[in-house]
Amino acid sequence: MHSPTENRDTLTKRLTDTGLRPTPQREVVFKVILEKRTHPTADEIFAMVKAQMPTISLATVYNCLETLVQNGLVRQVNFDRAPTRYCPNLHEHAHFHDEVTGEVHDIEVPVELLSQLRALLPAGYDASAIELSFRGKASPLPGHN
Amino acid sequence: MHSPTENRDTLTKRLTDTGLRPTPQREVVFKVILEKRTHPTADEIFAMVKAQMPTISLATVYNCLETLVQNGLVRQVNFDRAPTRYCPNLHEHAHFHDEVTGEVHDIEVPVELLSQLRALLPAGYDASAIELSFRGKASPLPGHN
DNA sequence: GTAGGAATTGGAATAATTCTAATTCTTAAT
DNA sequence: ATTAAGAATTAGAATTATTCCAATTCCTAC
Ligand SMILES: [Mn+2]
Ligand SMILES: [Mn+2]
Ligand SMILES: [Zn+2]
Ligand SMILES: [Zn+2]
Repeated sequence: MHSPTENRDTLTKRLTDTGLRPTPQREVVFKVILEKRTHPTADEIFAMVKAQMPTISLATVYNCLETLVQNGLVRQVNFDRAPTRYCPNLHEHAHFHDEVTGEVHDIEVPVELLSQLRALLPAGYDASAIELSFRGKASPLPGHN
Repeated sequence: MHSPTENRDTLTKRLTDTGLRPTPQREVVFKVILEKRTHPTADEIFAMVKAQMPTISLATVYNCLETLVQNGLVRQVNFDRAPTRYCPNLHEHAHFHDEVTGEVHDIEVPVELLSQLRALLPAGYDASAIELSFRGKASPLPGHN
């Protein structure tokens, strides 16, 4: 388990290690994404962050998100025509978008399968990113709740 | 090969077979998507359609597209934060988005592989759609142009 | 301590899409 | 043929997510 302090230090360290200035705004945005692992949208993040830092602006949230994404600390996840969501899981993984609840779940993808996907591409095609997403409903299993 | 007339009749038939009124607007929108297999956006479609039918409105293009998509005559394709594109290829397939040229290419996916993808989902997860897309660059092969 | 660049801020601007309410078309019955 | 009723089209306004802008504030290296 990480203490809150330890956690915050780790977080600060991840920013500085990446060559980013650990501004309070970046830290709180990053923290919120790491804590709520629910793939929040920019303005969900804005709302949560504002509770801790009432002076922060939405523009700054967008700026921080862009920085975090560009530096590989956070992943950006897009669904059909919906607002962009942000994910702290850096493993290559897929997403399941529950069309009933709106929830987004991470789906692990074996590297083995990823290379099979890459192999679909004709010669000369070089993919820098693969995006795999499922949409549907996740029924609770009978006997589980 | 299909003559233009034959083509137009087929197209009309596909609309009526689906239970849709074959309005001139729907026909021309559909025709444009079938001809230009380049995954055009709504306003690229609007521009092309307008040449043949100068009075059509953008709202109608959007309405037609929605109808065609809902009735399974055309597929909708979304990339990162870019405008929605439309694809007449009804086979389940993936897309390669060339980040240099902006072009979009269809990638065929064996059903076998699709079921492996489905198998990634935990029990109780039922996917009504799977989206797979690649982003990267497609270098022309040496010796080919 | 200061200068210079980096980051933040509020508000305006943009871009894609959807909504609204009025008009025009089609269709199917009379 | 006429007509009523519903369907589709239209122009323009509205919405939403995101980006841009210019001014201010903040840090950091000297
Ligand atoms: Mn939101
Ligand atoms: Mn466009
Ligand atoms: Zn995720
Ligand atoms: Zn396609």
